[in-house]
Amino acid sequence: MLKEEGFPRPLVMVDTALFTILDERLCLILARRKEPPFQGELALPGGFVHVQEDGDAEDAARRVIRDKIGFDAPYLEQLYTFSGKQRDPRGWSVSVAYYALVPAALLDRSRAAETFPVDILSELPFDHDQIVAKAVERLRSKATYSSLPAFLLPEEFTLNDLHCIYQQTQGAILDKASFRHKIMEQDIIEAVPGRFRTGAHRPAQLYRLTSRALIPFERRI
Amino acid sequence: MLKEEGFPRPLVMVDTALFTILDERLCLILARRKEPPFQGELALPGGFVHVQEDGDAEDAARRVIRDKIGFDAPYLEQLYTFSGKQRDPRGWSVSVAYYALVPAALLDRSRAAETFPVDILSELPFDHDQIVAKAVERLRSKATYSSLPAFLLPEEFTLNDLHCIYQQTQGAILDKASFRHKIMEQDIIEAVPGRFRTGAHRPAQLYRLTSRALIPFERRI
DNA sequence: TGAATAGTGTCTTTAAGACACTATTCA
DNA sequence: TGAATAGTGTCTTAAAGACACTATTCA
Repeated sequence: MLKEEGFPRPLVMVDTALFTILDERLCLILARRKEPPFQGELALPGGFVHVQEDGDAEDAARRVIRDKIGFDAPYLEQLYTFSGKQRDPRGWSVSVAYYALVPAALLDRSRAAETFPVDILSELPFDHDQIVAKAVERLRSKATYSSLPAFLLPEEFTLNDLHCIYQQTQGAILDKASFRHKIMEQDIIEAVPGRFRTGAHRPAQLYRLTSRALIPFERRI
Repeated sequence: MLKEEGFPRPLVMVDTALFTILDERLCLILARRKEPPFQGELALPGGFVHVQEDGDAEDAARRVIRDKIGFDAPYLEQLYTFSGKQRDPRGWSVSVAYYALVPAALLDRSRAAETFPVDILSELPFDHDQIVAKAVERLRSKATYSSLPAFLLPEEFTLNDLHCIYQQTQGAILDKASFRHKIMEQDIIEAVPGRFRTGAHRPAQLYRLTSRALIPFERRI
């Protein structure tokens, strides 16, 4: 037996920050904990890595997300790894944190009770406040130079929808005309021919993403 | 006993990408492995987390770096976490990877044999090629909008030194005048009064960082 | 017609990049 | 003086931001 394998091993888990937009506000989907510690309290969805079942930590995150919302998130990315003696009362632990973007349209209404605006989140157990802070920071940062926020929208959306979601994720007002110019230059979306959203006003052209992958921009939006 | 704690636990380790500049080239410091697997081969310095000794994974990385170069790196940051069944023959493992910047002036000459330009790195064991690729990408990216490359320089340096190191880390030619204008606007460095580097030409003003922390810029360098 | 949202043209300000210039030392 | 590196001024181009304008629908 190798010497190193004799070392005591930390606990290894994943935690996920699931973003969605509800009523034009950036929200996180939380889960009520079924087991101790912190049984019954709201926390980020998470769980231990299952070495038999999961090929890697991202697989574990996908499994946790499927269990929580019933389908895969259109965008998933590793956020940061939190570790140490103190963060979990069960012992020295490593949590590989992920964040994901989930279009609200895909969530059935029963989930509404489990979403909370990020700006009014109460104190979460473990170091989940820290994870949330880092996830929001990453989302806001990537929103300024990539197509990331578009993954919060359903397949077809208007330029106004996109404008709103960029403002939500960046937490800033963006000039409508400049936003449209810049988005159209990036070639991340294309008009869906003949599809419009109608209302008591001029119909709005519907668009869709040109790629399922995240596209980074040369310049800021 | 809690149900979850009965799960088999993965191996937990840290690996470090230690950047330095040698002969105006971006290099990595590698270590020859003392134990199997891959005993005797060159790899990124790394090791298992010691739950008794290390407060968290970053502590473990610092310990590994001190063992390797004899002092703490002026800049250390978590890079990404690599995990899975396949990456290590000893079993399902999690490696929290870090990257650090080390001024060549601090390394004694005996280390020179262990540094390799990043662009000619041969195939490394485990998934270390992947770690290196990600570390280089992160370094290049942060070099375009932060004071990061300055951590590769000794305490006092000329504007030309800084210009060179930004070009090395970004892998691009930057206009000298524009670079100087932009750097001076960022307030990341200050002239050291009365200190100049002399040679067979006009003496160059020596500068130092105004802060030991990384400073992100509003715009690109 | 007016309210409501969709969508465009263009001007001003600011930053980025290129490039030519001056400065100071030593041999 | 000329080679070598240090350091600056300024012009051109391109991007960012502001804002006013036109367009199309329904009530």
